[in-house]
Amino acid sequence: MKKFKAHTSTCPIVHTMTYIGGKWKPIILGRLVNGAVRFGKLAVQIPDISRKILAEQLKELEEDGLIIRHSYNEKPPRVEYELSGIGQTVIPVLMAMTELGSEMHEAITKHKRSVTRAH
Amino acid sequence: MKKFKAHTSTCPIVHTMTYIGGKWKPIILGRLVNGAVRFGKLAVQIPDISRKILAEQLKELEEDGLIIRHSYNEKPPRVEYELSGIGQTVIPVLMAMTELGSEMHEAITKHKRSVTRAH
DNA sequence: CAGTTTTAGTTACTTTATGAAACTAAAGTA
DNA sequence: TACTTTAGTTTCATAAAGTAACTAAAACTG
Repeated sequence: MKKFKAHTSTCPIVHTMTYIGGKWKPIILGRLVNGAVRFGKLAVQIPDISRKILAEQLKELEEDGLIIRHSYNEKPPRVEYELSGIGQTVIPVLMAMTELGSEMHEAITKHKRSVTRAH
Repeated sequence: MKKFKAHTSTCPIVHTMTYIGGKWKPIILGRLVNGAVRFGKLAVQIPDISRKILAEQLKELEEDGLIIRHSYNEKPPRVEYELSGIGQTVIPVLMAMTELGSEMHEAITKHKRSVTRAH
């Protein structure tokens, strides 16, 4: 996703999308709501994300200050990610998305069936 | 954005992202909260979106049943888009994003300045 | 009447993002 | 010695988003 020009915009939703608009970011953040999680565990818990994209998105989230990366100097490596203070301000959005998800998925599935039938 | 495999997922946030995860979709929906808006007005109000992408995203939103397209048979054409019932269920997410936006933008700007100074 | 304006798109082409698969380092274990 | 474990990285392929120019058809302008 090409970066928005957040500084030139006055629309708050554009700002939000600038920071959590990546395809996987809300899903990653959602996994961190209950505490720190290791890289490998995120890769397993999030269906269909590739390790490359996971690593990229985590790096962006860290650079924006939404998450904190804890690297323990061990071999094999152990790295944990957790929400920062800024990251926690996103929780209301994540909750709203969580509440919406199943409900909307059902409604849209039904809608599409009816449209198909009406052909 | 490659489509999620919504049907194979049980994570509600994945479902939400399936339908409103497109880069511009929350921004478009946010413009429709206060009533129907014409295509051209959306193009003007949303900074930096191209007409091609706008048209594409509107078509997807319509196919998913989030918005309704009203085409008046006039020349030059007049087309309005408005939120459907399903689309209105997204409003809480849009509100949360709106509340978060400016606040988070400020916090992240400050965060990035402090990181830069600490080099 | 020829030429301009208006609107909601579309078309062809370029640039970014995202994805899949294989690969790496370094210590612990069999 | 060979195998396992972990957090990535690298290379190459595909999909999404962006740019600019173009279209149709009626109404308006001179």
